[in-house]
Amino acid sequence: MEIVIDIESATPLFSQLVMQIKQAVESGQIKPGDPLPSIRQLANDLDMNNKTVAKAYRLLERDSVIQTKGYRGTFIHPDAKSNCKVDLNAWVHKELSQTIRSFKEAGVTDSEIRIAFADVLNQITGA
Amino acid sequence: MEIVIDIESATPLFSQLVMQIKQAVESGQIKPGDPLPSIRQLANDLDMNNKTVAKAYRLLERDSVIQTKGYRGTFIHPDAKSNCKVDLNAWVHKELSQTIRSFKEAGVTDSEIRIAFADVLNQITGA
DNA sequence: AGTTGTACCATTAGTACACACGGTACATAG
DNA sequence: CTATGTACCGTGTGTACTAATGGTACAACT
Repeated sequence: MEIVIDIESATPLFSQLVMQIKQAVESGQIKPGDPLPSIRQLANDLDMNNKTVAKAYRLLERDSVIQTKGYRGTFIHPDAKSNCKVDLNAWVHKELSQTIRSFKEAGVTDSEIRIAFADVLNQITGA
Repeated sequence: MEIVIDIESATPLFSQLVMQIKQAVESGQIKPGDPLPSIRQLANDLDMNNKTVAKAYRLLERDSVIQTKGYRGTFIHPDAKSNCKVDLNAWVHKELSQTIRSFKEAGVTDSEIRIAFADVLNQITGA
C-alpha cells in the first residue's frame, strides 16, 4: 500500500490520508482485519506530525473504516468496504443546503445566517 | 420618540436601532403611516454613519415594519404592529439547532459542520 | 438646488477558526 | 524498556467574517 502526501496541495494533509486509506480499502489493496501502521510509525514514514495522523485515524474510526484496539494496534474494520461508501459529508452538505435555501427564500441575510449558525453551534457545543 | 444608542454596548449599533424602532411600534409610540426621519437625518441626530442607519432601515423593511417610498421618505408599514412579532431570527435559530443536532448525533465534528456550512453558503450565494 | 433611498468604491479593528506543528504524560500490554 | 492509542498544554500562519467608518454618485421628485 502506497501513500503519497502532497504538501503543496490545498486539501489538508489529514484529509489526503483519510481519502487514500478509504480508496485502498475500496480497491481491495487492504482488507478487513489487516493491520495498519501505528500512528507514530506512519507519521514518521510520511514525515508529518503525530497529531495529524491521529486526526485522520480518529475520523476513519468514526466512519467505522478502521478499528483501534488500544495497545494492540489499529486494524481495518470488518465492514470497512461498505462503510467507505457512506458519505457523511455529502449528507451534511445536502441537509445544510436545503435548510439555508429556505432561509434565503425568507429574506434572511447571509450575515444573519452566519451569526445564527455560530450562536447555535456554540450553544450546543459549549453549554 | 426617543432613541438612545449606547456606543459601549456589545450589541451592534444597527441592531439597537432596529430593536428600538420595533419597540416604539409595539408600544404604540409610532403608528402605521407615521413618517420616519430620513436616513441622513437620523444618522446626523444619532451621530452615526449613514450606512449604519441604512442597514437598520433595510432590515426593518425586510421585516415589513417600515415602508420606504424612495424620494418620498420612509413610513411605518400598515401591518407593522403584527409584523414586529414575527421573529425571523428565532425561527432560523430553531431550524438550525434541529439540523445541527442531527449532525452531532451522527458523529459529525464541529469543524466538519463549520466547513460544510461555509462551503454551502458560499456555493449558494456566490455561484 | 435640495432631498429621497440606494449603489458602488474603499479601509480599519476585532474576532474566530482551520491546520499543522511541538512537547509531555498517561494506562495498558509485550 | 518499548510500543500502543489517547489526552493535555501550547505556538504560529493563514483565512474569513462582522461592524463601522468614509467618499462619490445615481435617478426621481419637490
